[in-house]
Amino acid sequence: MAQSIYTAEALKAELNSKGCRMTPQREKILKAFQELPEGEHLSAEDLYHKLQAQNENISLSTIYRTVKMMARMGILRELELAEDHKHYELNQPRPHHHHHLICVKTNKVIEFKNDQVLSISQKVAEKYGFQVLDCELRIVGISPEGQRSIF
Amino acid sequence: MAQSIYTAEALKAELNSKGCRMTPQREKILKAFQELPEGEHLSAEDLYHKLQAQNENISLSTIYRTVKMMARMGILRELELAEDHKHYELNQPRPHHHHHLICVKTNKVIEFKNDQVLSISQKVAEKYGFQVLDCELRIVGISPEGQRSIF
DNA sequence: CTGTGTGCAAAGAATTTGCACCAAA
DNA sequence: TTTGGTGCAAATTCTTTGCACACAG
Repeated sequence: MAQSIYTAEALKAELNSKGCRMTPQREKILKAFQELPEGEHLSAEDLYHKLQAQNENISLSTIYRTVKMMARMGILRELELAEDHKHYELNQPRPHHHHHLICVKTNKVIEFKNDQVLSISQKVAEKYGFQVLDCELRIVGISPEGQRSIF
Repeated sequence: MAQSIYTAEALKAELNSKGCRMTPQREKILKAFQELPEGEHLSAEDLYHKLQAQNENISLSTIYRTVKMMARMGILRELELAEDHKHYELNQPRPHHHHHLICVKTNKVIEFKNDQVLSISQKVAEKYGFQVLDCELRIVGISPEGQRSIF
């Protein structure tokens, strides 16, 4: 099952099985996400700077290529929050998925968890023969602060 | 309640109450979405071409400005499907919200409905004092076809 | 009239791509 | 040695913005 591959060795094996290669860059990117506290997520740019701060010079192009690849492998989950760029985080095994409550006016984002959502997703995916990599309930609305503003 | 404003008159009233104005462009954009079959959605570009085809020349800028505004008013829902641009559709009253099952490999999108998701959303939003405009369960995974492809 | 909305063209931001060189397997 | 990966810079794509003119209230 793809979503529990977290060691560098396992990543290498997974890559090789697809005719792809392990590289220092890929290993460091994986490590960066593993070191991230639960609930945090990075944009490509964030990751780039985080690595720079650790004296790891990996180009932005490689980062974009790698995170997209890892998302397709089910290692990372790709989040679309209110901003206009994607964020990534490790795709946790089933019980840790979390969801988002987003304000259209203030762009405020609240995270929450919910087990029912997970089982619903599982059931729906099964019906269509899909293998679930990720599920996310996005509730879009207006926060208390937003309700006060005219526009 | 914002989400049931569908007539041009109601839109006008809603706009005026906020110091905004009704325009032919806004009316035509609303109409375009109303004519859309249930379950279909348009990108800004799609909408632009659809209007062109009806000999309605509305600029892309106006379209972008208008759909974003209508989404913030709760008239349209903004969808982030697998592609890298947003799609819009009329925001149906509660029981019609639908959700998406998306394949990361083939970009195939399947729509489905689920009442439980709706009540979960309502409950969560209430807890944080949010007014719900829209909710969407996004299940990301690999379709049967995708499972066959190497990458 | 007053100020909001529109169209145009230009600017921006995020992401992707072509290509020469580098390095896993 | 072969083929996939990386870095760089340029190109794309989607979206936003400044400004002059048009028009709704």
